[in-house]
Amino acid sequence: MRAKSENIGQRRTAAETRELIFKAASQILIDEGLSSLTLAKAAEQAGLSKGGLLYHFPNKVALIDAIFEYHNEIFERRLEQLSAEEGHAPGAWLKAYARASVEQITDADTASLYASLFAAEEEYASAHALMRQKYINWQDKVENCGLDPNWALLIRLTVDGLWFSEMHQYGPPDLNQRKWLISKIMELVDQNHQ
Amino acid sequence: MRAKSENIGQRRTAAETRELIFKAASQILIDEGLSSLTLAKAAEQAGLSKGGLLYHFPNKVALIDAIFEYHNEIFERRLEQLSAEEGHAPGAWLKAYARASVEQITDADTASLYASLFAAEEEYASAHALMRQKYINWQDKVENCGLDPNWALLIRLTVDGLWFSEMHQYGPPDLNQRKWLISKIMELVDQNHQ
DNA sequence: TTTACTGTACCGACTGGACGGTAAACATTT
DNA sequence: AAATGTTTACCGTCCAGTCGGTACAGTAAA
Repeated sequence: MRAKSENIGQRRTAAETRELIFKAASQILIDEGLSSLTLAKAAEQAGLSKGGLLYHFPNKVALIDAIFEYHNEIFERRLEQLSAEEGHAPGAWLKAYARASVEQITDADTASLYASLFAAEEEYASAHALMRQKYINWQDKVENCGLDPNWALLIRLTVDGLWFSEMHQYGPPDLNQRKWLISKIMELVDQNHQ
Repeated sequence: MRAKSENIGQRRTAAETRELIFKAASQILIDEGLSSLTLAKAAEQAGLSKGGLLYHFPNKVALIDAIFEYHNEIFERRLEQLSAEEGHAPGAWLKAYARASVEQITDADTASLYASLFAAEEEYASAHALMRQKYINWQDKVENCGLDPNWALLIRLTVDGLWFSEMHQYGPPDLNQRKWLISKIMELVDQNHQ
């Protein structure tokens, strides 16, 4: 007889606090960038002390790694959802990848967050290793989603290029161009079944 | 009567020393990454004192900005050279952009250097502004190189995606895949004249 | 005389992290 | 059900080290 909803003003569970910390740290990355993400500031933003934060994450690398895993899970959940909606036609997975990518990166806060996360990979080797493995897995799905593998790769790289361009605001497409790109990408998927 | 080759053991010009510093700083970025690029270390690697380095660059931001300009110039010079070789056929500029990009990023040291530079943009706003402007200029050339502008943009994003994938080693293509991609990119340029 | 440095001493701000302590929640025994 | 110990979650303080940047006196070639 101790439902979570009854825990008002009570102690939080570790999982709840960790999520608070993820959100706090992410907000700092969005607002101020990687170099402002210190243990003290993350703790303050999450509403606890630095010692309290270090109870949940033994050091900064562990915190960074966990943030990467947290946001990766969010992306992969959305990817699975969109993938399920696309069904099992050839290229369905690649279409879902394109939709999930565009959806995420055209949100300004998410773009800003990811720009910081990508920058963090340069300093945090373990986070970089995680992301490399993710891309290798995605590329494996790309090659085996029912399209000509070369074409599938080309389309994936186009999506990644769009992501890259939106994330850093490197001469990104305007709205009409983006619409054209997305529909052309879908068309290319349909035209290149294996 | 004072050829550069006679300046052995003599004083360097400011331009020569600045180039020494660029090369030293770049080597640190390649070998150890952004967080290891301190003023003291850059000076040491360049074979001068910290005071000497600060004589040429008043602060770290100025140094970082200059490093960006230095490498940008190298890339743009190569781009112009390849562009001249391609001639004036429709899509020539985009072909040169593709060739220059692939050529650079498939060199491991250059890829490592650029990964650090891209990470640095997150912390150094002025460097980021410079790069954004470069991409805007390139996109302008892409849109006006004699191809259908939408297709030209798509092809540019594919090239950028390939760059991104090679730079971070995110499931990059193998040699055969890369060959196919490059020839397909060239083919797409030829097929989409305006 | 100007340019291009060397070398050293220093400061002020900041950072990751170690550490000792504490109170609430939970488990176990009585 | 009361008493007792144990674990979990967290606080507050302190510290050793690093980094960018300043200041300044001196030097040697052009």
